[in-house]
Amino acid sequence: MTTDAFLADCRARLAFDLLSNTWNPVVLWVLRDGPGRPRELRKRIGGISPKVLTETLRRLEFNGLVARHAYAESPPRVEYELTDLGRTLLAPIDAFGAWAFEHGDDVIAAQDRNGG
Amino acid sequence: MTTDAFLADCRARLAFDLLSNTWNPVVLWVLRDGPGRPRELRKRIGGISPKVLTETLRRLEFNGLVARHAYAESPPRVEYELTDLGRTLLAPIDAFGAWAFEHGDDVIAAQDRNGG
DNA sequence: CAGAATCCTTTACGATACTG
DNA sequence: CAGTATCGTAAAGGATTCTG
Repeated sequence: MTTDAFLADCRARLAFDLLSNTWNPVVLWVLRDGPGRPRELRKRIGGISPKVLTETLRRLEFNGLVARHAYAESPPRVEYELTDLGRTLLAPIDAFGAWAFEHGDDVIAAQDRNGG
Repeated sequence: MTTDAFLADCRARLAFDLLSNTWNPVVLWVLRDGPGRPRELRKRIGGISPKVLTETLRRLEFNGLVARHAYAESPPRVEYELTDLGRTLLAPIDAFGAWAFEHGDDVIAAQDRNGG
C-alpha cells in the first residue's frame, strides 16, 4: 500500500483513530481472553478508573468492535465481549504485541540513552 | 498502580503507547517512503501544524524510532529518517493498514448504525 | 527554513459521590 | 454492581509570532 493510497483513503485514518488513545487497544487486548464484567476487566487491565473503562467500552461498542450484554438482575450484571469485527482486529494487535516482545528493550534502551 | 508503572512492566503497553496518539503512526507511515525535511513531510501528511510535527518527530527520536540530521547551512536544512528500529515497526503498521482497508467499511457502517 | 515561544481551546483522564 | 454526574488537572493540538 502506498502513502498516497493511505492518505487518499480516509478509512485508514479513521482506523488509526481506533487505536490512537490510551485505553482502546488495552481494552481490546484484555477482551481477547474472553467476555468479562466491568469489575473483572478492571482487574485484568490495572490502573483504569471505572468511568474511563465505561467510556472506552461504549466507544468500542459505537465502532462495532465490542458488544454489551445487560441482564435484568439485581444486582445488575453486564458483560462485554468482542464482536466478530472486533476479533478481526486481534491479528494486527498481535503483530504489535510480538513487536513489543522483540524490540521493547531497544525502545527502553533508547529512552535511557536520551535521558528518559 | 499508576499508568506509568504499568507501562514500565508491560511491553505490550509500551508498544501501544508508541501509537497511542494522533500523529505518531502517521508520521512513521510517511517516513517509510524515505527521509524527508519537515516542510516536505508536512506535505506528505496533510493537516499537521509545524509545531506538532516537530513535537512528534522529537518524541519518535526520543524512543529511538527516528533519526534527526541537521546540516550547518543557511538556510538551515534538517532531515528525518527512520532508524533500523523504526523500520521494524513498519510491518505491524502494515498489518493494521491492511485491516483498515478490509474492515474500514464495517466500522463506518457500525457508526452509522449507532447514529454517528 | 527549522523551530522555539506564546496563547488558546478541547479533550482525556482521574477522584469522588450518588442513583437504580 | 453498573453507571452517571460533577469537578479538577493535565496534556494534546492549533494558530500565531519571532529568531537564528
